[in-house]
Amino acid sequence: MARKETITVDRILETAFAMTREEGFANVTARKVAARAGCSTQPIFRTYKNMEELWSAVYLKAISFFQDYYGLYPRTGKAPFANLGMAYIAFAREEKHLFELLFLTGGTQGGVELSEDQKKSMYEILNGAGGNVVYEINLARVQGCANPGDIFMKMWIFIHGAACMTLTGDYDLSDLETMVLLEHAYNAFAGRNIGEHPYGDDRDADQGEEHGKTV
Amino acid sequence: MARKETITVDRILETAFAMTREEGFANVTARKVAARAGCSTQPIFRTYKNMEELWSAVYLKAISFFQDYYGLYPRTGKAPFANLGMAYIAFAREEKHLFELLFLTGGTQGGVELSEDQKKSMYEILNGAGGNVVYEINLARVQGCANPGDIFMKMWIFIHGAACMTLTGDYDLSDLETMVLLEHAYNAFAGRNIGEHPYGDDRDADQGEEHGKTV
DNA sequence: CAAGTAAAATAACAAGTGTTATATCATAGA
DNA sequence: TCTATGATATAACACTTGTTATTTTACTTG
Repeated sequence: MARKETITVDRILETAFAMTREEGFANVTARKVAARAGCSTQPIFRTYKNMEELWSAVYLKAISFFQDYYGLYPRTGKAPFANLGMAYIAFAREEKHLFELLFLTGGTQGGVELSEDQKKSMYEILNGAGGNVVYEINLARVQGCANPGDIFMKMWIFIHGAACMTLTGDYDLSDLETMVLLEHAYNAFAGRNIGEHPYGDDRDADQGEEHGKTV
Repeated sequence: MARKETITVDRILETAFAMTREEGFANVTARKVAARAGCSTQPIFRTYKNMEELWSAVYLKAISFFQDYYGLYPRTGKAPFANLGMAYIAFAREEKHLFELLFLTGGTQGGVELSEDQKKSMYEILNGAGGNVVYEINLARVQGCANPGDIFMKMWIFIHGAACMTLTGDYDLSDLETMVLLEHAYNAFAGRNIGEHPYGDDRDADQGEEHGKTV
């Protein structure tokens, strides 16, 4: 009765998502998506009412992509928050554009802006990935922290900081170093010292430039 | 001999910088700057070869703006890194667009991209603000840390994380709370416990959702 | 095979961008 | 006062964006 559909919703969304991963949200324009999908812009506006709907779909796909990524990330760490941190930081390193979209700009990127109810907070996204945040807090409690929520906040600030710094190239530690760093941080926040930071009068440290002005 | 100059370089740069503060780098377009400066686009291209040069000038102005901001920020904290952190986090809260430009995207924002040698790392920017980073590291050493560089890295990750989270609205503590948080973090990393995180079997904490799936 | 119908392609519109050619204007020097 | 000169304004070019009207194409059904 009519011509057969050749360009599907999936194909368009997959294309737009792949472009987001590789080039960032801002490069997902109607013509660029069409060119990469090998069609005109028309099928896009047949399957999506407008570009905003496509962007929204890409954003939602990015969320579930992260949740899968997080769910499948190997759990090799012993300390609470270590696996959470490892996965989050690895995601920032390997999926810079998706990380930026989800956790840095919160759905606002390069002129493209999602509506308020489309955006999700990092906590919503994380908790959607299997309720791990809650689990981490409980694990911290089980392991004897008086205030696991407080530790979670501190650890989360720390983890988020390291992840953000990977984007600008200011954090570039290996997985192993990151794991050690996360364990140190947890132990420090939990009040457990592991002999790594004895305080006394040791002045043999390497960093040695002289004086500055004010604090 | 000729018509008097009415639209100066300063006026254009000031306008573009004000727009960056208020609306972000991506909104600094030739026509928008001209409209706000009350002239046509022509004076812009007389004083700057092209928009890239203007953007570069805005970026440099943002750097020195931050350095002034940092230099003038009141020093009320006692712990090392507390004042650095307070100023940095306050800057992120009060100058979101400038913070984003300088420390999040590193000169890349909304299609506008600065050349590699124009961009500066956060360490360059910070050290330009009076060599305070070096001073902080030395202060940490004086106060008896075996590895002040290591503590600096950890504190910096922590401070940067809190600042980044202010942009997405995930960090919203008061100045006082932030100060306490920074002091706790420093003491934790330095191996000094202050009785805030005793570990034992205390399970009276407030956060209480149940179980998750995996770590 | 012919007809109808929906999908896809083409082309266009309006708005925005950087940039430049042209025209206007105001002022300093003759 | 007139003129030259450089600073502005105007207008246009070429390009990109989202979106839509129109045309072409291919396939299903009678």
